Amino acid sequence: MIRLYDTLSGEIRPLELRDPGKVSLYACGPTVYDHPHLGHARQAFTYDIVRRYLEWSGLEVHHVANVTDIDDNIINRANREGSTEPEVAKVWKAVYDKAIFDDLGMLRPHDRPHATEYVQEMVDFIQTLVDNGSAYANDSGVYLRVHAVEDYGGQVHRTLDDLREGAGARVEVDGNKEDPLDFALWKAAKPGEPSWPSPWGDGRPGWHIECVAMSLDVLGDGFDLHGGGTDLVFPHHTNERAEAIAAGREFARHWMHNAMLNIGGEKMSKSLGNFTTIQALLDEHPLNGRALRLLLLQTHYRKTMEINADVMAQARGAIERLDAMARKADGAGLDLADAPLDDAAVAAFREAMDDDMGTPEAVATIFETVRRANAALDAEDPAAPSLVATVFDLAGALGIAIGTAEEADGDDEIDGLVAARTAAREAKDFAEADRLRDELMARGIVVEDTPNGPVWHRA
RNA sequence: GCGCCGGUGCCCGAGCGGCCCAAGGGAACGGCCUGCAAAGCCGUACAGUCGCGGGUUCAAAUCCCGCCCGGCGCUCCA
Repeated sequence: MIRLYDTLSGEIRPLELRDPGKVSLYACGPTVYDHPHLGHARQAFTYDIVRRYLEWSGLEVHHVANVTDIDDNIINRANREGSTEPEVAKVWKAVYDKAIFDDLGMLRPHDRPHATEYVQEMVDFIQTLVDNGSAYANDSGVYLRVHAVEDYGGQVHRTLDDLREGAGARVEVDGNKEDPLDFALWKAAKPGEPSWPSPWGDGRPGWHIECVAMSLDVLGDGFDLHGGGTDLVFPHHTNERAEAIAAGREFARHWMHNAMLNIGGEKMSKSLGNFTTIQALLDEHPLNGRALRLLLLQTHYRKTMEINADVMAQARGAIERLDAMARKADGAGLDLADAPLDDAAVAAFREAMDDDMGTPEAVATIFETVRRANAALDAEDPAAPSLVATVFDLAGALGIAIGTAEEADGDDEIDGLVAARTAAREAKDFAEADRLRDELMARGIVVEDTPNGPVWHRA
């Protein structure tokens, strides 16, 4: 049974599905107006792992992630560049997609609704709220009456009064609102901004209504799981939930939130300007994409973590250990196709993952299996194929590719040098053998001798 | 200020009442293997005050109280 920490109830509880065997997952997607950074990667990655594990467990997952293609940041960028909002969104969505899906290997969500394609549904939703008295319109827009929503601050464990105190202290109270906590469902058009028609005048949708309209439309009422970064708990998710409740709709059954990424002890964010883009990390080292995934897996998703050059190097070392096992297994010519998985390792892996996505322990299980596999390989133990196959299967369940950093086959020149070295060694001409090894090393090639002959790979 | 979450070895990081003299990864050291290496395996040293101080319990890294330090949220944010 899979158990997950639920932000609303504040406890780890079983993932109870609306439809047995099927999981409906909505993970907040990006606002596309700039380079995605490592924080975005952690967010996308968290739900990529959730999906992969649920699927590995035999469940059918419907994964939805929105694309916010209209908001203040996009408008600002379009104005600054003399471009248009659709153009800005298109360009940066492509950059996001390449980094997240192509380079980092995340699975593409099954549906990716765009905000601008859902304006009519949002208007309809707001109409429902206005009709039932949950919302009110004025010159600046349409607002939700927050005080009417039961347990409004449930996700942040605050009462309305607590929240009002914070709101009054930190931000200017908008005189158009009945209550400082009320928030915009619809923003009246300002000159020069894109707008859509509505019963309350031209304007554009507020931030939260987008996710409510799209998640309920694509996944239906009472969908299973809604996720995002912890910084979205308030106000974004709190307000999404308030809108759904006010409309009398059944919303997400389970809420999960991944922790932030720190850099130099502070949250990595656009506003602080202390972010590393995914592209910059990838450019730094060919192993960094896979190393980032492993590093993220080695820390629990609900724990704030630090990313720096030092921990990236450590993660690369771990990836190399995985690849080395794959080379050794490849050199031994094992037949993995029919090898049964190792029951003990699979059970330990499943137990760790079932308990609120315990990826650090799941990874520990994989590495223990790597050690057992290496030992079996060295001893030519018949259990070797099973252990190696288990490593590949479990790593694959978490999206960790092994031994795919480069294609070692098909380079005749390198193969020739390696063969020459082997001949020299057989002739006991070790000076020549070492010279050839140094020459290969200078080309970035590392040769490893195994009982089954040499194998080589790029450093 | 209010709310939430953390502080575990040289580094990263699990564990959250007994299986812990504390997983896994990285780095280090010794042995085996190797012509020598690399990779691998075996072993060792690192945590003996698991931020600090009290308490509960037969039993606490794990629960409770207080304190110190750090992070996040309090309507831009993944």
